[in-house]
Amino acid sequence: MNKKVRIIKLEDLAKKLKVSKVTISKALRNHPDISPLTIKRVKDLADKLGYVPNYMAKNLSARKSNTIGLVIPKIAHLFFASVIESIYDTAFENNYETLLTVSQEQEEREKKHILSLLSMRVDGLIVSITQETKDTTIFKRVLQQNIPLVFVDRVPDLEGVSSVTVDDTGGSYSAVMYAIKKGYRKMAHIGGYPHVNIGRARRDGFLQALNANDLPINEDWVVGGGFGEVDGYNGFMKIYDKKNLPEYILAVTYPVALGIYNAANELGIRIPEDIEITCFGKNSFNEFVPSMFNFVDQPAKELGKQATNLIIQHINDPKAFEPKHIELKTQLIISNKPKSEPVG
Amino acid sequence: MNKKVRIIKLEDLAKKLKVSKVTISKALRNHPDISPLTIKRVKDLADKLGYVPNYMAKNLSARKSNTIGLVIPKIAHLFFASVIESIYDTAFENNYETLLTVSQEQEEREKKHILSLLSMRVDGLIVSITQETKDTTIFKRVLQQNIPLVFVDRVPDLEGVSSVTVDDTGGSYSAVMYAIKKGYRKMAHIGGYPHVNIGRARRDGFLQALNANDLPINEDWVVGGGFGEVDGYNGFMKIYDKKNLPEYILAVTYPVALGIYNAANELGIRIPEDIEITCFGKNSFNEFVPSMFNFVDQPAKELGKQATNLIIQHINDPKAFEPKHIELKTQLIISNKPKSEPVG
DNA sequence: ATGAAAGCGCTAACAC
DNA sequence: GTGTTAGCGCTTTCAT
Repeated sequence: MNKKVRIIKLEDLAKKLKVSKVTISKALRNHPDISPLTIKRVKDLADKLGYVPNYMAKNLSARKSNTIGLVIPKIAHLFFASVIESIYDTAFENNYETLLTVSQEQEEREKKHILSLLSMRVDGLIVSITQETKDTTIFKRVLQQNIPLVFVDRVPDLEGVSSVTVDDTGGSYSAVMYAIKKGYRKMAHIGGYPHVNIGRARRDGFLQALNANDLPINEDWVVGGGFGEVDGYNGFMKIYDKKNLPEYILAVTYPVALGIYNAANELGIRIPEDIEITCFGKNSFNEFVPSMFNFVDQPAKELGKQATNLIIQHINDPKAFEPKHIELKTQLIISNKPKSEPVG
Repeated sequence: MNKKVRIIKLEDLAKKLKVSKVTISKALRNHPDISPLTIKRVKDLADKLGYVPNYMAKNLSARKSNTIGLVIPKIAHLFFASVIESIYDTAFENNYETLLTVSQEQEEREKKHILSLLSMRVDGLIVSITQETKDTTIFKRVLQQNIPLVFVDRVPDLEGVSSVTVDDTGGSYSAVMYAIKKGYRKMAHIGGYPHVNIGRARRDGFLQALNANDLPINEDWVVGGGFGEVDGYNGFMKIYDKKNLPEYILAVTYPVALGIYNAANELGIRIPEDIEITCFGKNSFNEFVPSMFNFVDQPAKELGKQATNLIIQHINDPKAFEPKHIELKTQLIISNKPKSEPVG
């Protein structure tokens, strides 16, 4: 039917031009060994035949892939989507390919992806751990293999690795201080496990702010859990069951805040009139778009950029490896809140 | 300092066990040639030493990568993020790796990424074109190389390729019909170029609905453009300059709607009181969360899933290749709108 | 049941 | 300036 289309390789070009593979290979890379005329002839032919080099072969030979591996818990999530986009852009600018994998908040899947990326011989690994991740042996193994490793935003309990995070404790602290100044007294915190840095740190900031104001800590109002919508929903229901509602909730992530909103909505509790919510994350787009929550804004783009720069630094300079911690500031964003009209 | 850590390969295992590489290779793949005892011994050692196969070598040898390449215009964008997540999940379930690239709405970058993916020898390619893409030669080249190709959501003008899209025309039509029934008469459409299917089709549906109701078409109110926030902003400003405002705007995407919102906000025009906006896309999370816009909801997860299934089908069955077009229905979602309180 | 040899497509080292 | 040789790590015949 249609003419048999083989994929062109170096050898094909070599035969047509009656030179050796090596000449072709060098010519395509503008190697100074080769005369400009030959280079031009080779490139023209390559173009004409639609030659595309085989990365598998190239990388196998080079024993390096020029590639950064990424393991992220979620994509459909504005914060992570922005981090990822920024990593892609920064990597692209530096001529690195990015291999993204998505763990869907599952430790098992995270492990699998890391092994995959290792077997693809990525030059470095950027990871944001799942909400479940407790076991760090897989990361130790990465380090043992001398693959540079940088954690972004979510970091496990592990010595000797680099990380780029935000000032979670400070962010929580400022948000709660602001709320207290506004007159709130009955403060709650929902979401986060102690084995993931952001859960621990955000709760710490929350508690510190209460302490600094001599406010009592109501254990019923400090609810741990995951980082997803369902965790916010369940967390709020748990508080609701105690028949004693707070006036203010600090949610550990945006999805958690949404879950809280949904639960409140079902119960006929108005947000923000009855309970004000602040969460970590990114407002959908800008502060003029009405949002029900205030935000501890995380500089997602900057996180991605710094993480990428750091990993590239480590890749280029494996001898001088020295774990580095970069901590970025957050910013409290007071939203232009809509009046809520609960759906009934 | 720390002990020199070489990456373990087949040969290392072979030496330790005093068998050949081949035995190891087969054992790791549970090849029936190998005795259960040997298999167990090999696997135990591999585990102990942390052996990770080299995909480069494996794939080079297999002349296939078990990988699906993805070229998407944007990530930090709920619709695309959802499509991507769904593609990842579906591919994962089918034991395919996904290689994501992001064109950032730039035709040049799209071309580069496609070449990259070709050189990585992906088994198939899923593409959603940029707003700029006019030249289709690169796609023809992909087809010539017999690499299965499926477009998702955004499709170029090109014969003989598979696609998974939504019923854009119908979606526009229903949205506008609904608005007309509600009493709106002065209708505008912002965004979209005619060379990308979704721009063309959405505008067509808009125009058809006006025609069906014998409403005049005001050329000033049909503004073309890209799919980004800036395009919505500029589009609205263009309309504003004519000193004749519509009552209703159909925005070609969610970012365009946001741009319109921002422009209106700057001008002191209230959304949705003065102008109602409907856009294509995904509401941030669910219909109970207040949103300023109504949505022609695109089934992002389903799009991703179908596209992935289709490409896998094509990969498994290259002989029987026959372009296939899948069109999914949209759904008009009326949001629980907040009262606007322009910031100013 | 196990292994030796050849080859996947490319590049680096070293001739000529 | 160009070519020869060897090898990257794995898999696939084909012997044994």
